[in-house]
Amino acid sequence: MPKASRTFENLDEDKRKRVLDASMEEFAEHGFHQASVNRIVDRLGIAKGSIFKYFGTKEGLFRYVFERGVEVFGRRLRAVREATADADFFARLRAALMAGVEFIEAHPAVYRIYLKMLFQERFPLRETILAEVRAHSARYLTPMVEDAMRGGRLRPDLDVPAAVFVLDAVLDRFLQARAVEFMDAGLGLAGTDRAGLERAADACLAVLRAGLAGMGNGPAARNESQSTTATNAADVAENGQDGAC
Amino acid sequence: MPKASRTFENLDEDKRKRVLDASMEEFAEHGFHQASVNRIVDRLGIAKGSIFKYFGTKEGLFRYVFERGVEVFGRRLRAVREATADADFFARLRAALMAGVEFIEAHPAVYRIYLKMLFQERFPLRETILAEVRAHSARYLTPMVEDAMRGGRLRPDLDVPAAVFVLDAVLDRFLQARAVEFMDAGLGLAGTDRAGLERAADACLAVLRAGLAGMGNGPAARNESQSTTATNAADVAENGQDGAC
DNA sequence: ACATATGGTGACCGGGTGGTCATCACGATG
DNA sequence: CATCGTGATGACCACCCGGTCACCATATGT
Repeated sequence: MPKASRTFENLDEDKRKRVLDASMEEFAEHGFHQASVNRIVDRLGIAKGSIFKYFGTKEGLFRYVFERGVEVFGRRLRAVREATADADFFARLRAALMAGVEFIEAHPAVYRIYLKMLFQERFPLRETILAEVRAHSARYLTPMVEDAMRGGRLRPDLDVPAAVFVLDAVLDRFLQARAVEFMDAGLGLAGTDRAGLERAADACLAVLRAGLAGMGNGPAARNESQSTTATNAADVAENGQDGAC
Repeated sequence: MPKASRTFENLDEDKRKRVLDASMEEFAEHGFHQASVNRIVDRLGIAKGSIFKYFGTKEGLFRYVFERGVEVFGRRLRAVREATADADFFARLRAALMAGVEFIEAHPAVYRIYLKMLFQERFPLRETILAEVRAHSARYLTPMVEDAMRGGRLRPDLDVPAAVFVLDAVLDRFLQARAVEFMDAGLGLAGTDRAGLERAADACLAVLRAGLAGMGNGPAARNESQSTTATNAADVAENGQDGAC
């Protein structure tokens, strides 16, 4: 068991940021086991001993670095939820989705680490983090769906857990396809610009709204989540937390 | 550059199978880099030199082992597609989904390796395999959707690429949730039995069919993919390839 | 001028890795 | 019996890893 001195907190902010950024990048690129403390210190130009003075262990370094990222992400999503509390259901979905896109653009390393953790057993904090994310997702989507059903915006006979599962699957995959070109099943999400992303998001949300077989799509297609409501919600989401991102 | 003798092909089948199974399990558990040839040969009780005589490289071993798995999977899916060629659209989806579930149950190691490869850069064959899978998925779903639209079973104004994306997302996630408990967003897919899986699949397909907001769901809800058609299609899928699986 | 404290350093350690190769065991052939 | 070919073997190699620790640089207090 190595000593866990708290020396890192006393460092000046420039150096702290440099260390965190380099470590984050290394973990994002190589996962946990394949990441190398030697490479991190080489890239930083500091001695290996320093890292172990700061964090005690490679795992300690990872915990510190990653928890930072999760903290930032949580702050952002909470802001979006609050800001769109009284908007239309699909507008809220759209806002959450675009907030996710923006977060990935701002902090690609955090998201890449998250993706690696999903399917890589033996990752420190795996159980903790993933259970947290799952709970967060359920607590985020389920009340939104239930509210919208009470408000008559969704069909009253909707199977809520199944609907939440489908929503979660599509939203998640949308972000994954943006980040990992291979997850793209035909839409060009990985390479497109913001406008293309928004068009694709609208198309997917339209499918979710009216279904594949749903007939009589007159009203469903007309008040699609576009221009007014949706853009407004996305804008509102954008200024939620500027300092942090 | 190590020699690539073809000694492995001359071995008797028992030993070949033992070697392939042990290697597959090691890669499934540890991914590629973290997998250890030492552990494989220890578990097998053979000398390390033998493995390198057979496959030349750790990467050569992986290629051989994984391509075997992909081959089996492809055979299975093609059989299902043929067997359900003239069934209802959602019944075909259901059959493909349940065939995926069965494959994962029969060959969990192959699927675990595939999941690891998705988000782990620097995996041998990553580009090749994933591009193959993506192309396969697009070629599988898109014609099914287009046929169903021509036949009037899906709304005529459906955005095909978006619909395929949504379908791909939900089907994939369904299998992932079955395999990786954390991907479960509320349905209990990871721990349930076959009947529970089928119920969940029907619920998700119902959401996909009628959408979240689709009103006038009389006909959509009534001829849901249940009992008759769906079960029939799944049965048909089951006896597609017995010898291979 | 000296003592103290604090952060920084990098050679070093034990261990595990992918990969090599001289050697062996053994059956078939002359 | 001798020769040959083929597969099996495991000690060995160079390399990299996470982690340690005795030592150094500097600034401050007295």
